[in-house]
Parts: sequence; C-alpha cells; structure tokens
Amino acid sequence: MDVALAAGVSRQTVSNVINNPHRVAPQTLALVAREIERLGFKPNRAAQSLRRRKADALGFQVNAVGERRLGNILDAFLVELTVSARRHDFHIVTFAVDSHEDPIAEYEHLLAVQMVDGFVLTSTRHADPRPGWLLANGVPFVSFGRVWDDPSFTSWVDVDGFSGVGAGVRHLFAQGYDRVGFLGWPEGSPVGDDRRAGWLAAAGESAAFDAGLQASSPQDVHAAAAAAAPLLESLRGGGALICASDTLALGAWTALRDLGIAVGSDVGLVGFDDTDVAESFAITSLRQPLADIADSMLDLIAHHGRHGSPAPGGQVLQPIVVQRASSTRKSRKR
Amino acid sequence: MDVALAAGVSRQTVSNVINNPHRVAPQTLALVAREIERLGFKPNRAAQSLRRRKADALGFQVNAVGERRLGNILDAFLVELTVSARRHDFHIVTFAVDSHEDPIAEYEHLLAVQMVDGFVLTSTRHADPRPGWLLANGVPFVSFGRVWDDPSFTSWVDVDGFSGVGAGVRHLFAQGYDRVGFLGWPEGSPVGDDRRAGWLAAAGESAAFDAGLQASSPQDVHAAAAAAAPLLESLRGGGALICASDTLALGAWTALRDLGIAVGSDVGLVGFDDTDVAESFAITSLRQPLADIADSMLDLIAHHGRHGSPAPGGQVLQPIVVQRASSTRKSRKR
DNA sequence: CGAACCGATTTGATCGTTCATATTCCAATA
DNA sequence: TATTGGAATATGAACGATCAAATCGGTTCG
Repeated sequence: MDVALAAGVSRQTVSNVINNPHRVAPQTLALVAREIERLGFKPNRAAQSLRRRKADALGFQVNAVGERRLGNILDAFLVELTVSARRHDFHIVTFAVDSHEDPIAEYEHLLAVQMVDGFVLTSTRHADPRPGWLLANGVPFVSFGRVWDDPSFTSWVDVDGFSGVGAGVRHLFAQGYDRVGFLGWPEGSPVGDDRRAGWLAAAGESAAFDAGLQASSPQDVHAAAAAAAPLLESLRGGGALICASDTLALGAWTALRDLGIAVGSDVGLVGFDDTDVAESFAITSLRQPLADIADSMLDLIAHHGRHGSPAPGGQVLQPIVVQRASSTRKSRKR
Repeated sequence: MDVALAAGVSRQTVSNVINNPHRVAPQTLALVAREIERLGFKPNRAAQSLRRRKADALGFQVNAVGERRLGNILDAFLVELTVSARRHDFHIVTFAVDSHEDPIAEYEHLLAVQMVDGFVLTSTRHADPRPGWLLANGVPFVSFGRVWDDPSFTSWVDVDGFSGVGAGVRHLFAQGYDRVGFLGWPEGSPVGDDRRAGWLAAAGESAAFDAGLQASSPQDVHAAAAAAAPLLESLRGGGALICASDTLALGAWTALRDLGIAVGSDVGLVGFDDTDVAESFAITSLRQPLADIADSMLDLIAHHGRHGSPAPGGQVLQPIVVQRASSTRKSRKR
C-alpha cells in the first residue's frame, strides 16, 4: 500500500485510520491522514467488498419498459434516492425484470453475485411475492409505500394519503370554495381508497357535503377528463375538485377547459403527488416529500444492515399543499 | 470452491469452464457445467472485480433534482439502458452531482474506487468539461447525443433530428395538410437548430412554403402555448405545426384548444421524442429508438473496454413517425 | 528408446482490503 | 526487579476469483 509506505506505518494502521480512528495514536492519525489526503488514496471497493462480504449498493427495479411515466413520481424518486444514497454510503444499481419472467430471479441473482446488499422496493402490488421472499431470506429491504397485504412487514415508508387529501380539502375550503368533490381511482386499490377516505372524512365535516360529488377513472388523462366532466358541471360556480393523482387532475383540467370553466377562479382543482405535470399546468398539488422519504428509507435499511434484523415500524410522512393558480380563487385586483 | 470439490477438479478448471471453455476437455466441461448448474454457482463479482480490475458497471448521472421531467426522455432512456446493460453484462450505477460542485469530482471518485468502468453521458452541454476529461484520462464512455463542441469526439449515438423533422413534415403533407409551420427553441442550441433546419429543408420543397411560419419558445408548456397561438391562427383550416419537442407540442395543443381549433381535423400537430406526453394527448410524434440507442451505446463502450481505445465514428439513428389523432386529417365516416 | 511436443489440468501467487492474532513498548504495580 | 496490563502497531491469513507457470500423460518422431 502506497500510503503505508509513505507514512512509514503498516497497511493495517492505514486501514485503522480510516475505519477505527480511535485505535490510532493522535499523532500517527494526523500523519497518516495527511498522506492519505496528499496521495488521494481511496480504498478499493472491490477489495473491501470481497473482504467484508458486502457491496454497499442497493438494487432498484426500474419501471418496466412502456410503463406510464407521465404523472409518475418514481423517476423523481430515483433521483432523490440516488442523492440520499450518497450520504448513506450506498450506491444505487438499477435493474429491470421482464414481465413474463420470474420476478424473484433477478433479485436472487444480484444478491448471489454480491452486486447489492439489499433492495429498495416500489410499486408493491397486491400479492407481491417480493416482500415475503426477501423477508424469508433475511435480505435487507425497504418499500416505498406500505405493504398492505401483511401488516407484519414493517420495513416501509409511506405518505399519508388520508391526511394529505384532508389537508387539500381544508385548503380548498379556506380558499373559499363551498363544495369539494373527489375524483379517484376505481375502488380496490389501497392507496386510492385511502385517499378517498381522506376526502370523505374532511369534506364530510362541511355543511354542504354531498357524497355524490365523486367519480372514478383509471390513471389516464383522457379517461379522467371524461369521468370528471359531469362532476365539474355540478361544481360550477365556486366548487372544487380534489383528485387522487396529478394525472387525474390533468384530465379534469382539460375537461374544465373544454367546458369553458375557468380553472381556479370558477372551480378549484387539486392534484396529488406534485409531479411535473402539476407544475407545468399550474395545478395545486400535494407534494410527496421525496427527499425525506428516500432518507428515511435508507435509514431503515442501514439499520437492518447494522443489526441484522428489520427495523421495527413503518413510517408515515405528511404531504404538503403546494398552492398554484388552480386553487387560487381570485387574483386580487388593486 | 464448492463446485470444484463436487466435480472433483481444481478451482482453476471451474474458472476455465466459465471463462475459457475451449481449454477444457468436452467431458470435463459437461461434468463441471452440470455441477455449476446443480449448485447454482455464480462467480462472486467482488472477487472477479478485484482480480480483473474492472467493475462491470457503468455510471449514469441522473438529472439534477428539480430538473424538468415532463416531456423528457431521459427517464425512459435509463430504463432502456438498464435493460440493454444486462445483455452486455454491465450494471448501471446512478449518481448525482451537486450543481454548485465540481462535476468531474464524482466521476473521478467512482473510477478511483473501482465502482464503475466507464460512463454513459447524457445532456452534454456546450463547453461540457466531461468528454474532454474522460478522453484525456482514457476512461471509456459514450454520449447520448453528439458532442457538438468537438467533432473529434466520436463516442456518441444520436438521433437524426434533421431527417426526423423532415419525415414529420412529409407525413403531414401526405395527410393532406397544405402548409407546415415550425415551433422550435430559441436559436443557439445545436439540437434545436438541427431540427429547425430539417423543417426548412423539407417544408421548403412545398409550393406554399412560407418561411415566416415559425416561432420559438423555451421548453415550457405555458410559454409554448403563448408562442404558438399567433402561428396557429394563420394555420387554421388545413395547416399543420411541427414542434422541436413534445413539450412544445403540448403547449401548441392547449393553445389549439383555447382557440377552439380542432386538433388534427383542422390543424395538424406533430411533436418530437414520443414521450408519454405525446401518447397521453394523442399527439403524433417522432419516436426516438431508445432501445436501439442504448444498445448501440453499450456496443461502443464494450468496444472501448475490449480494445482500450474509443470506437471510431458516431452513430446516427433515425426516429420514426408515430401517428396519432393530432395528425389524422379526418376520421373517415362510413 | 529418449527427446520434444501438446493438450488438459493443477499449483502457487496475486488483486487490495480487513480480521484475528501477535508483538512491541512503556508505565504502573507487587 | 520482575510482573502485569494496556495502548499502539504489526504480521499472517483470508475473502473468491484469475493469471502465469508448472505438472502430468500420452503421442509423435528422430
């Protein structure tokens, strides 16, 4: 080792300077640290990885090809995750899984060749085989989004859809809209149902509550526009619509335009996720705190790595209202 | 080594079975291969990496946080790259660079610790320091998009914007639109200027060519709508507009709606990149062959890896017209 | 019949680090 | 003075693969 030679100490001492500074005499520490700095020494990851039997990397399954990206936060999430990972001394390795293939195989492979130590899961489906398999094999992982199937899985971080929509509804009332309708996904998706329940609870508190002011549509702009249109007709003149996603909100936005209803000043509109779609169309939305989410997730996984067992308890983070023109009642004239 | 024991051969023979099968006697080969299969043996990447001094991984710099993703193909590209990488025995490692930080430092770091062997560049800017540095240091890399600054950099794969727009223009004429205008970015961006030139060349061939039928706008839906509006007025009744990006096209789309002009049947519209935006709004667009691009890029980088020097010659791939409602003149009544 | 050759396989060293276990040195204690 | 203890540092082995060179059998040939 070059540094060892230059500093006149053994390789182990250099190793200790980096990994166990407290074991090294202050004077030696300073000397070696200076040489490390001077020579720009960086420990070789392959060698570390081989000896320590860990990769310092996490796998991240990217959306299958052809998957919808519009109004999807996962791409933005990957960026935040990458940024966070650096602080946690992890690297992120992407991988894809053929849809007609055993989804577990690639996870198994990456672990077997010691390419990654664990995984960051997203888009956990109903009856998803991954959490169970990972848990059974003692593989560290965290999921972005609750693993609704099984409450005993606790390695997750999620956003509070219920409270989030509630906050959105209260925001709309505070802006002076008198009724708030809801456009969600068809019943049956845990996330969607949670958000709908948030609307029911918050809007239900108002005097003018009408449980009929809701509609549902799949996650598609065109379909959402069609589903929203009749609802928007009845919200004309001071009502507002809150949606389970920005994509749905965008659908509603185009419907409003087609109906000749002024977005914001006549009918309020709020989306969910605060994707680029919301920003581009000036639609108020509920921002998922992606940076905090990524950070929490890596904390949880690092905990697992250190203690050998999953960290207890999932974490629910609060989204925040990002106000834009679509929920601004009136630009004040002066 | 377990397999060696089970097959009754030395570890080196097992290694040869995997890496140099021709050196092994057919009978031994079969025997060892069977044991490898049976025991599910996968060579440890850390050990390989240490010995061979290569990481079998490429770095991919993700968009800075806060970067526009709407109408951006890079997220989709990363997916294709990940898929392709697997075929080329590479892994993709994402990393981010703080905007106020030396952009080279992270590249240097990843190489120094032997986390990656090379890089896949995207979004090469004018006067980008990266290609020069990488070249000077003999680091394998490919760029998605020409490195316009310096024609001596040949490690790139790009899409032919000139021809692509030309194909779009011809498509529009074939559909029966009589004039084709252009909405592009402000002059000065090589990509944008290339696409504009493609319009000039193709539209210039038509009898009714009017060089005044163009406008420009930054890459933003709202701004694009404002810039497109006057142009669209003069294209009413059988004209068409081709745009330098889907984002611009989406702006034009909203402008058409606001002007009460029927998209497609009255005025044609074509975007570029074929992102989700185009699909969601039924806008005809020029599809970048991302899978082919990723494949070509990895071929180039693998070439560098094998031969120690950059592969000669950049590659230009052709985008193809994906027709949707926005450029369909009339749904045939029956 | 021995030398030379050849393909198939094995052996020893090595990549760069960390772990486990020495060793060294010096001060405090019996 | 000899003993013990502990902090600081050094040494040998190991992680799991590949490389380079050695060995082993068996042919071929002079």
